Amino acid sequence: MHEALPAAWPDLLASAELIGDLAVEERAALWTAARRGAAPRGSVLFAAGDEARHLYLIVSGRIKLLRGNSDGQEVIVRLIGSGEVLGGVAVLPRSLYPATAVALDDVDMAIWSRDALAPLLEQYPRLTTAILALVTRRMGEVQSQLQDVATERVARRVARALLRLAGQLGRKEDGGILIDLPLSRQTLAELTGTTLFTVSRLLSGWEAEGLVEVGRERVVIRAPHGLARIAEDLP
Amino acid sequence: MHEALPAAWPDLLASAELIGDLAVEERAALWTAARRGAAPRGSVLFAAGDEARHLYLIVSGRIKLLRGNSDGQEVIVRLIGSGEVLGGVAVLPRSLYPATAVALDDVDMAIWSRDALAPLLEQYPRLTTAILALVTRRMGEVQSQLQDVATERVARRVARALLRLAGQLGRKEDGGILIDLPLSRQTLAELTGTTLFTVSRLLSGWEAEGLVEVGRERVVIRAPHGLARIAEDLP
DNA sequence: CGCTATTTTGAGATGGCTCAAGCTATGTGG
DNA sequence: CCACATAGCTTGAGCCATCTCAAAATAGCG
Repeated sequence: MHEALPAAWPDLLASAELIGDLAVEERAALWTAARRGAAPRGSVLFAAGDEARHLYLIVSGRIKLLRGNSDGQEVIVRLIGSGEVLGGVAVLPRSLYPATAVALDDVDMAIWSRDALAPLLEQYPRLTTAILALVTRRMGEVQSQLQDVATERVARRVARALLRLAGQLGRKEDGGILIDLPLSRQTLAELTGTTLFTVSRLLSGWEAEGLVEVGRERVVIRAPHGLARIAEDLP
Repeated sequence: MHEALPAAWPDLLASAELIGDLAVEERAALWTAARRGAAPRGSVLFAAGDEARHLYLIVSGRIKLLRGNSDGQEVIVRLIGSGEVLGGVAVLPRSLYPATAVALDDVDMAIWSRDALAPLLEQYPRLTTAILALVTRRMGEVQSQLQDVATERVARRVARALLRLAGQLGRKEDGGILIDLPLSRQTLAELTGTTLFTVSRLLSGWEAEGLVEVGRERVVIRAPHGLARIAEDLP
């Protein structure tokens, strides 16, 4: 059942989240236990409430982690790019995924089943600590988002989201930072707790001011400083 | 420097969060490493951004965990009652508290310094797993709150908060469930991302309908089912 | 009994939502 | 290669849930 990892991956991922901090031996053990996986654009890796059986490390492609409420509205908890880990809960026995993961792109990834992981966690306790560090960092991020949605107005939330995304998934382009991901108005709205209409209006305004350049599922930040002025309490 | 724990505590806390799942030996080791602490109403246990040096287990009293933004607005991330653990980040070296902890009551607690904890974590790897489970559960809760604030209207958020608090800190009273904590309109507002005025109006309305009974820093739920009707999509 | 913190209530303003209509890329099948 | 279908986006108009600010009532505390 184990499909070997491409030989190139270990190099690519030596700097990845979670793995980067481990000792050589621990890394090697991880690579041995991993299998390779792929998911086409739009596919669901797992749904909220599913039993958490797998831990994922994204090699290429983007994923959105979201929660939907009873009447169909969705909130994106996090966007995940290459080098990031997904499904940390899976190291705990009998745990459930708290959110749904959907591929925004075609995705390549390394996958560990809980069964493959369990003996490693026994043998290398630092693995558990590394995952705890991961979950803890994310906790801070989610708290931060909660704070934003609860206390800031929409313009500021959207500006912050764009800057955050630029840092996480941004790519330098001629005269700006491209947010390298199919980012629709709807997605941005779900990320910031507003509607696609409001996002559209904001972006149009900012484009007129020369802060950003927008297109279909595409945002380029032209003046990060100007956006930061909206995002924070600056003059 | 170690102030012994009162002899009665180990019994009290055998069922506490985190400790309840451990083996007898592990618990004993924990008790030995703990010291006792107290904090008066209103005091700050730690502030957001402080280096995380201590792990707390609340024995009696309540605590609010909050984050404040630049212009003084605050969001309560979680309310914590007896038997609950606070400051799980402290098991990670060089970590910072992501939120501020303030005592709402006079508080009694068991405290572990990181230094005291470190050797235990080495010796009993299951401790780390237990803390990971803790942080993971909380992650789900915070995500849930984020989802609420981002997608639901205020009435529903407040109703849900009341029901959640009733479950977590509720005490049966004659003809209702008292939320056993000094719960001002302001606190409820910070918990749900709204203003004290809106909370006041909602509670007045619900009192008129016989759903709750309110007083100064006090809420008693008279008709949980009625509140649940507001909190969920029911007839 | 007076001081202070909490709460209530009113009146008015408004940010953001809803809904409707039209527009524009993008891709597709004839 | 064109024309049509589709998904994404923009814009306008109106509304309303919630916030803001002001003032007064209430409750606990020293």
